Amino acid sequence: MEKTHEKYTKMLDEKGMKISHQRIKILEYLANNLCHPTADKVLSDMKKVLPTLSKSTVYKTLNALVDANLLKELTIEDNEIRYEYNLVDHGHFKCEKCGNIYDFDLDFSMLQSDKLNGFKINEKNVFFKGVCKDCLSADKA
Amino acid sequence: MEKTHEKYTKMLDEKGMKISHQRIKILEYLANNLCHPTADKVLSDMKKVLPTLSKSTVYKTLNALVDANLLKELTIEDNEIRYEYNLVDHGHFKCEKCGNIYDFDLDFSMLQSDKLNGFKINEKNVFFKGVCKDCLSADKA
DNA sequence: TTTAATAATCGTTTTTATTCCTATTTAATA
DNA sequence: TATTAAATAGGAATAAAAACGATTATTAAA
Repeated sequence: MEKTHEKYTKMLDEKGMKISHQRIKILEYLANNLCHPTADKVLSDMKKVLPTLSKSTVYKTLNALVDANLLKELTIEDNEIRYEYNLVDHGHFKCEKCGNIYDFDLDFSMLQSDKLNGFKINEKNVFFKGVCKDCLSADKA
Repeated sequence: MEKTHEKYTKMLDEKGMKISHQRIKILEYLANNLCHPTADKVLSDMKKVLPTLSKSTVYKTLNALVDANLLKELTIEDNEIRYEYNLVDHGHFKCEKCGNIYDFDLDFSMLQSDKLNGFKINEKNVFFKGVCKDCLSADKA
């Protein structure tokens, strides 16, 4: 196993997951592509590197990595699940024109409500929709 | 047109939408069922009242009502779009055990980030996942 | 009120994302 | 290295949503 893979091998190992070439490569892909790809994009991009990679492996692996807390699932829009490498908490903005998703910082500790007293909160999600700066200035021109 | 329908007729009319029996009934249903139903639940519940109602009409109508800003779409979880009558902004909590969705109050004006300066924000969404009070206490018992 | 134009509805078909199935391959371990 | 347990590949099955086209209902004008 090459040097650059040690990190991902270790991450998988620490979660008690079996090490496989596919899992390492998919995790590496997500770490290097912070563009919130869908399963379909992961598959088509990775086919260039692993031509025999199958649809079912991509779905199973992404789900397994989410369960292991190594990836996060984004459900911003109807029927398109997107994945991202699990970094620090942040919000997401989706541009309704270009479709790009932008990350933004946010203090998640502010997000609370008395109505949820006694509830166990495992996950907080914030996403906005609108039009991004670039599309707005493109409109004016 | 009966009295109770005047309100929904007016709402549709103000948005420039054509008035139809199905649209009035679907809008009324959402106003009276603040349980965040899926399109499928809307269809099966409404078949009792409108037996000939079709799947395609439900989908088209719900989308049209969302576009007209009379309903809001919730995409909390992968492949299940839910709809709610468009009330004041609030957050959503989904219990991972019982599947119930709870509304909670939140000051949405606090949600901002310098990274979004110059962006046009049309919609803010906040949703949490976890375990609700009832399921937690059921566990202990 | 009748008519013409337009839009909505119904029922079906198609699309598309995801899951399921099973033979084969791979990784962990003794 | 042999064993066994799990992961992968490839394709079939599933299900939600969208697209299609014929029919019907709604609107606005004669």
